[in-house]
Amino acid sequence: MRTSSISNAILKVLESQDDHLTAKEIYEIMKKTFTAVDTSTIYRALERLVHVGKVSVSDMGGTAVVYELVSKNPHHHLVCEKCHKQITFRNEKVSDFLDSIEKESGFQITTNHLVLFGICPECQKKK
Amino acid sequence: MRTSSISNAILKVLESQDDHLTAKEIYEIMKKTFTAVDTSTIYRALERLVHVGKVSVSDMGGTAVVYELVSKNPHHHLVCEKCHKQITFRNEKVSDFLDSIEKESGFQITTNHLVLFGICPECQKKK
DNA sequence: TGTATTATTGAAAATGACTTTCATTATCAA
DNA sequence: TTGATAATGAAAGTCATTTTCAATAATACA
Ligand SMILES: [Mn+2]
Ligand SMILES: [Mn+2]
Ligand SMILES: [Zn+2]
Ligand SMILES: [Zn+2]
Repeated sequence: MRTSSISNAILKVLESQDDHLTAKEIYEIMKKTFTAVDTSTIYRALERLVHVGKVSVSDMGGTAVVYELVSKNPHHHLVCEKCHKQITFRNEKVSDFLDSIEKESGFQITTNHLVLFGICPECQKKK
Repeated sequence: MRTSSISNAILKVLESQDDHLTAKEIYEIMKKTFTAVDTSTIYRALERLVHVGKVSVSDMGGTAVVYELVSKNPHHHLVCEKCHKQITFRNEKVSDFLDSIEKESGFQITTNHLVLFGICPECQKKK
C-alpha cells in the first residue's frame, strides 16, 4: 500500500471529525480540496485503510456503513433500535471478553469496534 | 402481525435448514411451494419475523445479510476474514458479557446473534 | 539517474440487495 | 356480515457499493 495522498487526506478528515462518517460524507468533505475526486477512489482508499487496521467500518443501523479512525483508545457502541440514540462505551470488559474468546478459539479477533443493538432506558419506559 | 401463511412457511424453511440463509436463498426454496411468491414478500415477512424476535439477521461478511431461526439455544459466530470459515460458539461468556453491559448501560440488548471477525488459526500460520 | 513495474486514480457504467408503490386479496375483530 | 387493516404480487425504483478501463503517479532496481 503506497502512501497515496488520498489515503492520507482521508485519514486527516477522519482525525478532524470526532464522529462516524459514511463514504458519502467523506466524499463531500474531500471534494472541497480534491475537486475531481471520485467516490470509487474514496471507497478503494477506505478499503485499504480498513485492511491495514487504521480505520474501522461498522454497520450502525443506517443505510450505509460508517467509517472511523481506530484510535489508541478503542471504544464500542450501543445503538437504540427505537430512537437510534448511540452511546459510546469504553470498557475493559469488552477486551477481556474478546481476549477470552481469542484464547478459547485460537482466532485472532480483528473486530475492533463493537456495535450492539438494544432499547435505551428512555424507550423502555415508553412501553 | 397476522399469522400469514408466508411467515409460517418461512419459519418452516428456516427450521428445516440448520444454516444461515440469505433472502434470495429463502426465496428460491419458497418458490417451489409458492410459485408466485415475490422477493418483496419475503423481505417483508422476514422483517416482521426479525421484529418479533423469531429470526435473527446478521452480516456475516457476505454481500447479503443472512437470516436464521432464533432457537432456544442461542449461539454466536467467529468468521475468518481470510478463508471465510465460520465457527459457532455457544458460550455463557457472551451472555455474561451482555448482561453486564445491560446492567451498566440500562440498555436492553436485542443483539442475539453475535458475529465477530478475525483470523482463524490455520490462516494465521499461513503468515 | 532512467526505466520497468505496479498501485492509484477518475470517469463511467454496472451491479444487486433491498425498498417502495399501488392495486388486490386475505385476515380478523366486532 | 362488515369494515378496518394487514399481507401480497407485480413492477419499478433506489442507492450504496463495485467494476471496468485507460491514464497517471509512485516505487523498485538496474
Ligand atoms: Mn465509534
Ligand atoms: Mn448462527
Ligand atoms: Zn431509544
Ligand atoms: Zn481462515
